[in-house]
Amino acid sequence: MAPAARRRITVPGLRGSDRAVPAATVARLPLYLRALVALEDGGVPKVSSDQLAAHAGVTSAKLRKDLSFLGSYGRRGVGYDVAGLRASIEDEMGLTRDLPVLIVGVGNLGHALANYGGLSGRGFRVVGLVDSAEPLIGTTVAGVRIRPVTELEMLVSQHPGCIGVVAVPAMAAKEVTDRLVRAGVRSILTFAPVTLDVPSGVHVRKVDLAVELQILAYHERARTEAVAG
Amino acid sequence: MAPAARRRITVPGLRGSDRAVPAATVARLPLYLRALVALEDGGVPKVSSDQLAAHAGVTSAKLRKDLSFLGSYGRRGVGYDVAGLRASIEDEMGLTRDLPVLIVGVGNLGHALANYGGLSGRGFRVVGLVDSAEPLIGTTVAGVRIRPVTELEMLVSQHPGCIGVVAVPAMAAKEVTDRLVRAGVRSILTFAPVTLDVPSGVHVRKVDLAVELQILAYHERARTEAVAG
DNA sequence: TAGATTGTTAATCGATTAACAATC
DNA sequence: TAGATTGTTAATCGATTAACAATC
Repeated sequence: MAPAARRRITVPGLRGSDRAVPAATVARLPLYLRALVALEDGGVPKVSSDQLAAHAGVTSAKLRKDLSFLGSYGRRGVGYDVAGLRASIEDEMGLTRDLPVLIVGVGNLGHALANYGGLSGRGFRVVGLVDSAEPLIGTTVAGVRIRPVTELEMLVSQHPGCIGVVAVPAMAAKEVTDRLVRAGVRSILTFAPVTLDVPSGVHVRKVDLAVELQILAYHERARTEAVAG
Repeated sequence: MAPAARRRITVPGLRGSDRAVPAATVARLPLYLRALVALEDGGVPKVSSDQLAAHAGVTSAKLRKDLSFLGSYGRRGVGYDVAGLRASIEDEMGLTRDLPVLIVGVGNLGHALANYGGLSGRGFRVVGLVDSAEPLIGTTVAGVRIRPVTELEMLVSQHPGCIGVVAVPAMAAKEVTDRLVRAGVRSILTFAPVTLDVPSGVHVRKVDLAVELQILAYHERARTEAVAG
């Protein structure tokens, strides 16, 4: 009988899905990536888990556990190769080629995002800005011309796999989200303080400034009452 | 004459500290609060955990567990009193009187926050805007005059217990944070993509737009590769 | 009472942490 | 070899979920 041909334990063609990276780890990989980029820019070739963890603001045990999900990229007794680990994380995160980003709503927030230096050059490219306000149409922000919302669907089809950013007032957020989803967008970042219902398979991340402040308020209250107690 | 409307079942003088509310619950209370405000504005007097959970985008089991940490504010077979539960959460979160907010850095992001309607009227009041750019000094945003950064310490001392918002470029974030902490601020919201070291007892919440996009990129990559397989 | 819904329990799941054998 | 540091294990901790007795 034939010897078992070298069998991978993983399902062919499903690379990545075999060793599911925990959500908490995925959320920290960008922090490590940023620290690594800074070290590389500073000409540092090697780094230990202790050093890298300090840069990223986590414990070294957590860092090593996180990196272990990507594979073994360190050398015992030595540490990690800065450039190599950086490339590994970029690869794992899907940042090897620029990801198109479409920003809906060019108020102060949309403006801030379009101008954010941390986007271009870090794996993202703003490919579209749309707004519903007449006076804005045709003007440019960060080198990109603002288009009417009616062109949203066209822009999405021109940039398959793009990330949609919802930076419109709360009132308009549901409709914009529905349109993005219908047009084929499956990754959405929203700043609107409303609950968005999307089909399963669509990823939504929500950044809510009021919520962040309210969480801080909770701790501030706890402190004040402890003193007044 | 006012009858004692509210009784406390908790240990006197230890209110709050005896039943530590889990961090995950604290982060969700603002979502419930927002849903309750919307219901109240709509004239809805009662709500079940199923309904409220749907509004907030969580499961009803999770909602009931979360609320159980605040005490028993529902009635079996009936549901929750919308106004009453709203007041309880606001009380628990420390939103009964306006919390002063000091925004450092009035670029697009600081601008967006200062103009954000969800702040005033929801427990917060922007009491100061500071920036280092000469041309901005003296101009007003959302009715607040922009002051030079040199007045940061004075503003903090005028508003004890205020929340500091760091909306300056990454380069300046560390120094601004140190100054806020030295001046006595113990709650900080930062948008700068850098690791901030603060003394224990100081709460920092970090909102990082690039990190959010990178997390979405990870899922987008996973999908693309599954298809390309 | 009969139906509805909470508050709580117990099981499960996922994340963190400390420690150390493996190994450079 | 001796010292350093990773990768992994096992224990702990915290969060989620399902189910249902309590009770309105």
